[in-house]
Amino acid sequence: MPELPEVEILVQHLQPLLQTRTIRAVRVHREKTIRPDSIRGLQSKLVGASFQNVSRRAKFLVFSLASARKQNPILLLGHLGMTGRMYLQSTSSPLPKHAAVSLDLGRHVFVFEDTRYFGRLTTHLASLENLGPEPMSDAFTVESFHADLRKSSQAIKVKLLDQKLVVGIGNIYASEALFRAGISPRIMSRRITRKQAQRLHQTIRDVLAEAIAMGSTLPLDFAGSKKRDGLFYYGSSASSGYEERLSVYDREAAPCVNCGAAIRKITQAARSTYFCPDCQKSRV
DNA sequence: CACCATGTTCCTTG
DNA sequence: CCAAGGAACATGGT
Repeated sequence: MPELPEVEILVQHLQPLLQTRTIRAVRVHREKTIRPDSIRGLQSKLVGASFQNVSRRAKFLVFSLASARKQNPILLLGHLGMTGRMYLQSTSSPLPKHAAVSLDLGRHVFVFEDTRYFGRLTTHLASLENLGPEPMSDAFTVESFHADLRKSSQAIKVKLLDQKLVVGIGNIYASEALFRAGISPRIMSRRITRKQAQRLHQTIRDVLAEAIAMGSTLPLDFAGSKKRDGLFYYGSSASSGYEERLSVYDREAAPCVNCGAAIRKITQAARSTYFCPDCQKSRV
């Protein structure tokens, strides 16, 4: 369920649930998930430690824990990969089929479930190095954004997925931000004009902020075994209201919400891109 | 059976 | 050292 908005919502939900809770036992069901930590190494660090804070950096969850024996807080890094979910459930409930790691908190168990096992939960923090600015931060300026875009020969859609440029954008919101900015996903990054950079800078922020705002209103059930948590941009059928939030992603051949033209789907860097051929011609 | 899927990391090439 | 492209990772849905 990743991309910045989903991770942000998850962090906001987990923070009050985990704060002050003490880890009684660590169960690693899939060793790859904690790499390069070892099972015993992770257990020795976490057992007896208490959650102090949950925050987010890019698409990573950052858990800060206090240990009885250690002075400095322990940092635990989580990433959902493509299919990761994190939630609390009753200790008496059976773990899901693809539970990767579970933390015994007493009455509840913190579960990291991950069908495809692309996610991570580790004390190894190297992944936080070399990340670009947070999109909502002051460090993400139009000037630096434009300057970085001018250094690249990649298509702008592909470049937006580069977490060194700016963090948090994934395959869905890359298409959405470009659509709102009226920029063709195929334009070479270095040919983005100052005006386009300014517009794209704004639509990136808008698209992400709106998704967070909408996710905050959803009745997510992280304590239960719902299917409804997580992917709030994939509205299947039931609770309407958020299917329409996406303008182009996964809407191939559907009419453009602006002009009615058929939305097109193309492949860039082996990933799908959706855009309106009429609204995103990319002249200034 | 074939192809597709919200992401990152590793390897190769230039 | 860096930029860019592609494969790998692993499972399930259509």
